[in-house]
Amino acid sequence: MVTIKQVATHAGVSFKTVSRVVNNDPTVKKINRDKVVNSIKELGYRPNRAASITRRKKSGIIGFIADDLLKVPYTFDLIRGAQKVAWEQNKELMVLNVTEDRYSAELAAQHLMEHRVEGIIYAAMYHHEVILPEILLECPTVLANCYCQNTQYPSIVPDEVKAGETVALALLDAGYRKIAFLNLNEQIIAAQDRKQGIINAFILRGVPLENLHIESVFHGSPDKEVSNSREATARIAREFKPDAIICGQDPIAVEAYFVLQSMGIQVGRDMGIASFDDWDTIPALLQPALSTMALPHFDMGKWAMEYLLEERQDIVHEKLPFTLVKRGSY
Amino acid sequence: MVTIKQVATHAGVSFKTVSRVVNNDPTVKKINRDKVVNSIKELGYRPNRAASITRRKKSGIIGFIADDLLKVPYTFDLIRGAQKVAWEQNKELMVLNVTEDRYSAELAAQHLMEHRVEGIIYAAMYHHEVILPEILLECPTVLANCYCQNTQYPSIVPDEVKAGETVALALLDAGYRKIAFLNLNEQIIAAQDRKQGIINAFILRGVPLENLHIESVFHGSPDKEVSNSREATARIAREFKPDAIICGQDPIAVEAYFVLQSMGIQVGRDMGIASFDDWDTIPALLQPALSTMALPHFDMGKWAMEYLLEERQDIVHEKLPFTLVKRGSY
DNA sequence: AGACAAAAAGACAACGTTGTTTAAATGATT
DNA sequence: AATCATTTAAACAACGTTGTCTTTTTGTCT
Repeated sequence: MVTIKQVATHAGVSFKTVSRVVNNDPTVKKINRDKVVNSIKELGYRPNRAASITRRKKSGIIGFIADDLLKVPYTFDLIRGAQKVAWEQNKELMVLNVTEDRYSAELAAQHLMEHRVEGIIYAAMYHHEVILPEILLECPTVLANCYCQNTQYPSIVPDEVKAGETVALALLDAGYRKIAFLNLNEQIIAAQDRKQGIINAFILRGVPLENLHIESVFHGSPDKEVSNSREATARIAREFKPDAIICGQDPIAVEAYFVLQSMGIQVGRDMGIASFDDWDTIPALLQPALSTMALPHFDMGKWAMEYLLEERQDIVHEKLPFTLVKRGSY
Repeated sequence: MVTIKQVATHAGVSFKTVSRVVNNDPTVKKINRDKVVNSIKELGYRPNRAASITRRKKSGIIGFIADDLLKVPYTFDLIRGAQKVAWEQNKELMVLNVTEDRYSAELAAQHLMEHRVEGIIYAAMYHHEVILPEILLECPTVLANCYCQNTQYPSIVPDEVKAGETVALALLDAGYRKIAFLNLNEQIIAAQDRKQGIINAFILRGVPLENLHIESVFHGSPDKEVSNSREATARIAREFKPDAIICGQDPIAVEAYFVLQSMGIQVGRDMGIASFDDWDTIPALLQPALSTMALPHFDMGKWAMEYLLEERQDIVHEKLPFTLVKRGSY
């Protein structure tokens, strides 16, 4: 690899002058700058980041630990958001993917710190509590899409309560009056909070809570094909007879569509449907397309990176709003 | 940050001895090793990778350029596969996400080369041709899930022909005799090759090609909600009357399920369905669960990384087989 | 105990940069 | 033309490691 000194020799200047050109130091005369620029091009010189970091004692790298992020598609926007901000400020992102066990997160953090990252974003696949290796306290760390018992970490999570409220208000204000909510497992914080938000909406609009039916369903994953969301949808449609259903997750909505179709109930006309997530291609796959509350992943990624780059010291626990994506299903 | 010399002072040895301990040099007496290990722990010393890389002139980092990878969920297995192999060999992965325009890929490559990566994996979201910045030729580069007119790059792609053959043979051998193939846009290499594979299967089994109906459908994306796959499915079911349908992509299968259900045709009993991709949660979402040809993303990631780490010089263009995931839909 | 080989640890330079100090070139002012 | 201030470039040290060479320590054999 060609070094700064070789460029200097080639250009007939001192190697320090080359360094100045590379770093856009204005105190280089045009004639010398041109010589250097030419030599750089001719020799194909590329600065050595490792050497630069060594000397500067600043890496310009932000670490991103992705806690098994990869399984759920849209979560990836977390990385996209963080990368955008980093890029704009000439910082680099070092993404490490770890599985859920704690050991691996610690190893990842170690790696990152050996690279002298200037901060770490720890992002989770879904909004939940995490247990973090203590090593992370040694470096500015932000939690994204998760929270920790140890409240010393600033965190950014989706505003689940408000999301529940928003979607329920939207339905109520669209004239729906009897709503069923096929919630996720209520051990999940998202499920608890969204439920609360939906209840809030009913209270806000003065609609009696008898008009709201909430039920947790369990739902098929790629591994186990069991799910009771179809059964629940059918039973609720038959017995509770809602005029709208809110699904805790877009995949649940897919199953609801199947069940309702089989019962001769047409989504959008006979039954409003709304959901949470804006999961990849799913909403557009359905007819009518699914109205859903889009998770603010991109914004959370941005927020986390901005927090780090501003070198904030305050420990805050922020929430970001979902976006209601209105399509044809209600 | 604490340095190797501070550890040395603390432990009462020369800094070179600390370096030896850190690098597991066996020529350090146990008593000194213990002293050093203790001091490292006590002071919280962490080796400085940048300095190490500077001196060693070896980064141990492999670059991964993800060509807009993030939009399709399961593609992420490419990174997972690559990371697994890298991890096992004590290498690190530096992942950069780029959008499709060429400029950005060049910038990404530049960044990586400033970090003196030992190789680059350029991976695409879906199997297609890419145009690469020339700078990539300066560094060992492997293409994954894509290919390039410039055949100087080794590449690893899915074996589309064989996948078509496999799924068609599976259906034929399961007794299906009249098959429709809802193909993707035939400008896509995957569509062309899979079609060929399916035809091969019919020839292999001596089933007349009149029993095979192939048609390209266009298909809804999250942006535009148009799709003709529903119309095509209905028409074909009515007119061609196949006993099985192969879908070019799992999302198409979802739409086929809807249409067939509305026609009173039960998947798995009245009509076999198979598909390509094994797209995230989709297959398990359907009832019966969708049998599909899983793309070898993980294996491609592994292959690409292994190719780089073996420092192979031969330029090969390999194909990896899909995996038939048999569920209940045929 | 003395000689010698082997093991262990130290001294010092080097990696490719950037920060700091010093020197040279340039230009303005008298 | 001499003086001085300012701009520009060079010299040199430093960053935190590892490679190489040298010295010291240890252990074995006579």
